[in-house]
Amino acid sequence: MTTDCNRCPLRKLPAFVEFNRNDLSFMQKFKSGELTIDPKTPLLMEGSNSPQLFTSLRGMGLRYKTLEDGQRQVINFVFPGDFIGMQAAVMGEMCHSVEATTSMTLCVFNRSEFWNFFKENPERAFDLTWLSAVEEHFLGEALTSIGQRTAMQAMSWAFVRIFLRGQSLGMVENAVMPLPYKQQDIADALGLSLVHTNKTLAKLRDLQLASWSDGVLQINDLEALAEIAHTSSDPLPERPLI
Amino acid sequence: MTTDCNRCPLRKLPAFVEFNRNDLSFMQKFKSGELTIDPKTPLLMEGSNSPQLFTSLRGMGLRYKTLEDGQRQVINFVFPGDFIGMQAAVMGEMCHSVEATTSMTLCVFNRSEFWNFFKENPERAFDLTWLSAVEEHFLGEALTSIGQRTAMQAMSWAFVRIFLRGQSLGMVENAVMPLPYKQQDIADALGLSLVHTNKTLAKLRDLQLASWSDGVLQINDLEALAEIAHTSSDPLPERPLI
DNA sequence: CGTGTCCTTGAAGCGCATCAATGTTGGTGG
DNA sequence: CCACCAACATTGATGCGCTTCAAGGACACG
Repeated sequence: MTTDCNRCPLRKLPAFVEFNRNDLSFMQKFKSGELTIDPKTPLLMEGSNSPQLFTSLRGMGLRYKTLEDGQRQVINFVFPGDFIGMQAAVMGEMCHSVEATTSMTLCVFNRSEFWNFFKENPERAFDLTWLSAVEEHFLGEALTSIGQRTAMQAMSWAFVRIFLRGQSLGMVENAVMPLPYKQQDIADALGLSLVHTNKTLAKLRDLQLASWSDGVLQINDLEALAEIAHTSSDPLPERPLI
Repeated sequence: MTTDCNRCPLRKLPAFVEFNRNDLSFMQKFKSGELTIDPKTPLLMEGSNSPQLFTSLRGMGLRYKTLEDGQRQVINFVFPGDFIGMQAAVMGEMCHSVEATTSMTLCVFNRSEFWNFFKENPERAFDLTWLSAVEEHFLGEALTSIGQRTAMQAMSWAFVRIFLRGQSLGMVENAVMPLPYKQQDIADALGLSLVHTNKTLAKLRDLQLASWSDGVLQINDLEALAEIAHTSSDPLPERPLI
């Protein structure tokens, strides 16, 4: 049996706006099942037109684009609570791929119901637009990071973002959170080579600012990292959960 | 007097999805006036919470973010038909600035009406989400460009994008279109230095692929540019006009 | 004419990519 | 139990693409 939205473990996290009773029943109706996938399983492919939408319930993944010459740009990391597949739902096809990094459990929605959000539930439709706008915001920041910041600054920025994300999801304990990616993933996210990524990580470790190994990220000085990156270390605002 | 939406010059362009009678009257009701601004006038500032939304009717502008150390990242170029200010409308504050490059005329909407899109006109609400998703798509591509492509590839990509945009807006004649920006603007968009931007432009000119000077862009070989950048040169899909 | 803005070009140096080799860990089969 | 292999992390050496610095040219404007 699938998880009842009533008991969804994500709902009580500080990251998300509270559900009311109406939202609950509406979402429950929308939900069509649950999916569990293994690490490295592709969930959506660039150019695909999947009939399904997902919300990540557990585990982590990657969004990325690949160029014809094999280069890969990681667009974002997928955390619990992320809504996946809106591009396909709106534009008819995905313009990036999504794959699992760890084992993941996903809430599955039927795309044919997507339109009902707009027709029957303007609040939820607004939430969708909100999510889209937040993602746009994030990508603007990422663009700024890659375009204008040095490797040190970019990595500091990335760690601050990731850590704040982790905090809002209750994944942080004693300034430590799980981050089960490979160095190549971060390298592809920041537009750096694997080697330089490794050396930059070593520098951050030497400076006692942050250390990341064995899939665990430890932040020793969030403020200092934020200052290096010229970014804010304020907690993230609550976001709607779809 | 302001332009009647009935006679809006943008409507008949191939870039946009056709309006029906309902849309027209709805939009006309939503419209609260027109604004004309001079070059270099800031329209929206990062962090601001403007009560107004805009659609660009004429002229060109820039979206950009600035870092505390003075670096600037150009997020996108503003062309006629672009909807401006959705982030503030949805999230409560802009996360990038917008300013005019040429003189611009803008259609002004009242933000307090924004919610009516969702409440009264689900089709238009969907269009808003569509626009947001397209912008997200674009930023993903831009990220890939800056992160993975060389200067030559990135600039080829940018010219292809800009040219296709110009074509859909009827700005291209004999493979030539107006592009009234400065080299510094493109440099900040692609994360390159002014000097290297200049040299890359010279190279594209020498190779007879594209030349851009005096605010005019001439594309000599669109296919070759697209190939260099590993990108598509297909015409853009129609988009909704808000 | 002087001044400001933008474009252009050469020279020098650095940040990062690339190449190459080695270390570490976990899994697999003999 | 050890030999072997694959995947990932680490580290040094070399070189290129880009940034930075610097100077001059072209043009518009008061």
